[in-house]
Amino acid sequence: MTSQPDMMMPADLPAPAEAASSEAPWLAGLNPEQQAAVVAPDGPLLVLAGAGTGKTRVLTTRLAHLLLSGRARPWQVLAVTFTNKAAREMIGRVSDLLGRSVEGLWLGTFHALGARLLRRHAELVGLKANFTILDTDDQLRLIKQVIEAADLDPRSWTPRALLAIIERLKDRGHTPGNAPESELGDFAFGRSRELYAAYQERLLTLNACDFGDLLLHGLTLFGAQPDILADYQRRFRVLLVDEYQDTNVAQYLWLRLLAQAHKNLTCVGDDDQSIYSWRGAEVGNILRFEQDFPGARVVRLERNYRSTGHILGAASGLIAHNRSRLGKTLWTEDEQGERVRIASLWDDEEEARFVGEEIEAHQRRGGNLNDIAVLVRAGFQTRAFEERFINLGLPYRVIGGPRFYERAEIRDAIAYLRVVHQPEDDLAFERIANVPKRGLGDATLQLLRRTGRDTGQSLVAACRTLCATDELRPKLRTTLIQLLQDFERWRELTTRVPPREVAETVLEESGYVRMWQEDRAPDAPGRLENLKELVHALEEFESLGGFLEHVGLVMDNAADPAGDMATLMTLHGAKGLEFDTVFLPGWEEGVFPNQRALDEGGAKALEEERRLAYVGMTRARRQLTVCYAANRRVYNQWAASLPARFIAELPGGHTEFLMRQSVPEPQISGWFDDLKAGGRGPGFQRMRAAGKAPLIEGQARVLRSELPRSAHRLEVGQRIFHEKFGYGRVLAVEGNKLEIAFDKAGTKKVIDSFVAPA
DNA sequence: GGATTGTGTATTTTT
DNA sequence: TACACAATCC
Repeated sequence: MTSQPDMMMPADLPAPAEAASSEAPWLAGLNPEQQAAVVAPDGPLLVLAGAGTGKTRVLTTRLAHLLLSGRARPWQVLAVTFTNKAAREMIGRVSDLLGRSVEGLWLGTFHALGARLLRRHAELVGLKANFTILDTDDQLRLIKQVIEAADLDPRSWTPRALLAIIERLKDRGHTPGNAPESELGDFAFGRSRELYAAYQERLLTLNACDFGDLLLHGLTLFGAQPDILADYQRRFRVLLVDEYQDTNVAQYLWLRLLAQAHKNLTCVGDDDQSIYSWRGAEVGNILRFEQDFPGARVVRLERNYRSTGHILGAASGLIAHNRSRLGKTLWTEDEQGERVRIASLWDDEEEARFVGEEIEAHQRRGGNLNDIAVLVRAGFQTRAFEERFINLGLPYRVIGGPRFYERAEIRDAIAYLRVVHQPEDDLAFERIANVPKRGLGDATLQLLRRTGRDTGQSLVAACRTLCATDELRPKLRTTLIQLLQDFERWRELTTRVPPREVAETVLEESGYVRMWQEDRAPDAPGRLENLKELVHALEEFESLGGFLEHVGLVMDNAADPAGDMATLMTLHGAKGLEFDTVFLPGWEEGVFPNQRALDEGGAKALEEERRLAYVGMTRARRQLTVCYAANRRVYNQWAASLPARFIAELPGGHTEFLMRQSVPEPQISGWFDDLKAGGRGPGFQRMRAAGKAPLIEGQARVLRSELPRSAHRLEVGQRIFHEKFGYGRVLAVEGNKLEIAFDKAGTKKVIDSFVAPA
């Protein structure tokens, strides 16, 4: 590996007019620390920015500043964001600051940038420039093939487990060749390395990459081609990284290589908001920055512009329980505001009812639903809220629900396009070979696979080989030849017409659209709608390749639905966002902190859960409500639950308890005694001193197990209306559950109280 | 090739 | 418990 001499920046740049805001109006309104970060001279810079301290603003302003002051040209900049959304916003903000659109920047997520780089040099790692980016589903299918090919039973050695091992290795920058023994695990009697290698080989044959490869191949490339690395090192005079606390080892190595020449790297992050260790993120990267980049400047942003004093105080008090942190003292000049409310509820239904009521009250006061968020630990928790909100007719949006690109019909359509674009994509080919049915059954596919493996060809090529022989039955042969010709024709089409038209033609001529048109299933019309939406989405793209790249990388949902709606999402999804009013339900041991996380990660995981709680709390500007339920259904069994230990850690001076009188809470009495070393936690002591500790006696009651029956009697065949899914027809009635074929939303099972006769 | 039955697992978070 | 998947039978 080449090592560049340690040197300072050449002095050929004009000394920028630092800090004089009359000459640099974009500095106006920034506090001294923010300004210091924006105008800091070349060299490694770490901006430790607490929640709500204007981190993104500083980063974008620094970028604009560097461009405006002539210290860098757009194409010399590499800027990394955590999500694609953040990338779009950053481009927008920089353009605003510059007063014109910026072009030529390398700006995006690690993966998007990795892909961009890899496309340029694909041949050097054994790929072609049009390689496919696989999603988890494809990966699992491929890994399953690998496991089976190794004569292992995928039931005892699950693809999911092997995928986890491989992803872990890739996150740490390990290829099959250099993965340390200690990190391989004992999968399949120590055959991880061999299986990993086989998987990588299969990927190359398929001309495909998984997410981890986008960076790993880059690292391999840089290692093997010092001249190419040197080119990029010279080119990228400025590197900017957002959310540095969530980078993994591979990303860190990638960055460090690229920053080697100019050592002009700005990283922004907050160790207290590191919440992605399960994806390989290493808090260590940010904690070690000053050792990794000697002479680094460190700027701390500690003035919070977002939250009230009580919210900030409560959040700071909580995070102070973590041991491994750099430590920051956030402060605000904002008013103290309302105390953080802690509400105890009977069960998850009452929790949802409570939040619903609070939101309605907010609405009655003239408040905006867009200012409200309900942030949950895990996706399944949204259900209770959705049901309640539908019942109340309360508009809401769920961020991060099932994704458009994961629907079966969309994946099928995309598989067609993938084969058109990249004939070696066997996974895509297998997906659609017999969809719609064209008599290519299991047996034929087996034959194709065997032929492909024996001759080292892709499935499409194997088809061609087989068609040239007379091994096949005439009918089958005709079918295959027809299919091959179709793909040839469609491929040729891509050179002449825009991608949208290609997609339309492919979907028509392949019979895929007809298949759904003829399908009598009630959700078929909805699927056809989705296909139309897909075709529509293609209009934005100039090439099929561009579209497929987008599909592979941009896993986020279609644009958030517009209008005034409350937001429902996971805590992870809420990173970087803020809302006036925030509800944090489900603060119960096992749910949050999540039991599985604790089982797997122990004390470290507990700290991460606490950081997650901190992230959630600091999303709130004016009002924050934490809730916990005394009872929760686990696998449909009622179980008493304990309030999260985090509740005991909130400083009593910033909180208040809302106890609902209507609800006896037997399990509550003495609950903190079971926690936190017998109730000796400081938070508990303070609460008790303040008379806030909940001490309610009561007796267990028989729990409700059924929803109230609907007032309407509904019968099979009846037309109904559902507040979320619209009009539909009843297919079946089972107790209080209905199966309904919705005109738009497909077939769903819903509770009868949510529907009304149309 | 499709329907039916049985079995095992699931609820963490996402680029 | 409920769903997804695989094996089995028609």
